[in-house]
Amino acid sequence: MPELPEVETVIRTLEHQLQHPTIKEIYVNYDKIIDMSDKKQFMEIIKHKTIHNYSRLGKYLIFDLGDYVWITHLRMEGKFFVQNKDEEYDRKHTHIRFLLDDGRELRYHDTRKFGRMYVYPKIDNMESYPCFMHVGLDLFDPNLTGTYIYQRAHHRSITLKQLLLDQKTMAGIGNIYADEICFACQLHPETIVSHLLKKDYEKIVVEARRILAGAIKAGGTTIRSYSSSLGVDGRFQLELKVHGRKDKACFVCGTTIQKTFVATRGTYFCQTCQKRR
DNA sequence: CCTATCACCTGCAGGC
DNA sequence: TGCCTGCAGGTGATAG
Repeated sequence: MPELPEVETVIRTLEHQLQHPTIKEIYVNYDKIIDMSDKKQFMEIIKHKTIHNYSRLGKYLIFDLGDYVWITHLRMEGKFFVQNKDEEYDRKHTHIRFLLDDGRELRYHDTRKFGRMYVYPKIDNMESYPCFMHVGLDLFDPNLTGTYIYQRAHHRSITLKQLLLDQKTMAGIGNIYADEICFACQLHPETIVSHLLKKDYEKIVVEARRILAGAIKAGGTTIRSYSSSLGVDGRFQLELKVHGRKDKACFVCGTTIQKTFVATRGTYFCQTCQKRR
């Protein structure tokens, strides 16, 4: 599912639905999701903890457990469901369940099993958690500016699309929004970033924030008909300008939208509106 | 240091 | 219908 807007929607929805439950028990059916050498330790630490606060960094969900933090990345298809503990569920794809003190369960569902969870003793500077080793500033972090990205990127020999997907440069953008950002900036996704000007970088930040903020407002993007998780079906797919529109007419100029692969990722663009630098 | 490629998993759509 | 291939909103490890 998730890029930044979907993760933001999930964390807000979970906070609204769960508030501040205490986890009474944890049931693990597939333990590779727990990305730690000692899975038992993860379970022991989580048990009896209360979720005090909900937040996010890039595409990571962060649950504040007081003296510990529990971090989850949904990767491609991870979903959380909140259901009464007696309610039936998909046993084939539900890998971890958290029994709560209010009689409900928080259930982690993940068809492809790519998602990952971590738990760490809480520290002040979040960026020091091992799972954030390759994660930089969140797209909405005020310290992230055009100048900041320019300094980090202008000497590199990668394409714009690759830069947008690089979580160490800007955390939160994924394949769908990367295409939308390139379109909004009127830049070809294969533009080499060293050819971009400082003002291009400024525009990239502005457009990226504008598009992702709009997507958050719409509750995220839901494409491909996966079963929806509670409250997590968005409406932003109605506003996508290029992604998924192969062979359709560009909304701006009518040119047929092209699909190619950039660094193995399906990439959509308008060859008329989007120019290489 | 850098970039490219593979590996991790499963389900589904499309072609034959 | 059944089989095979390619593709999917991600990222870490490894190879060059």
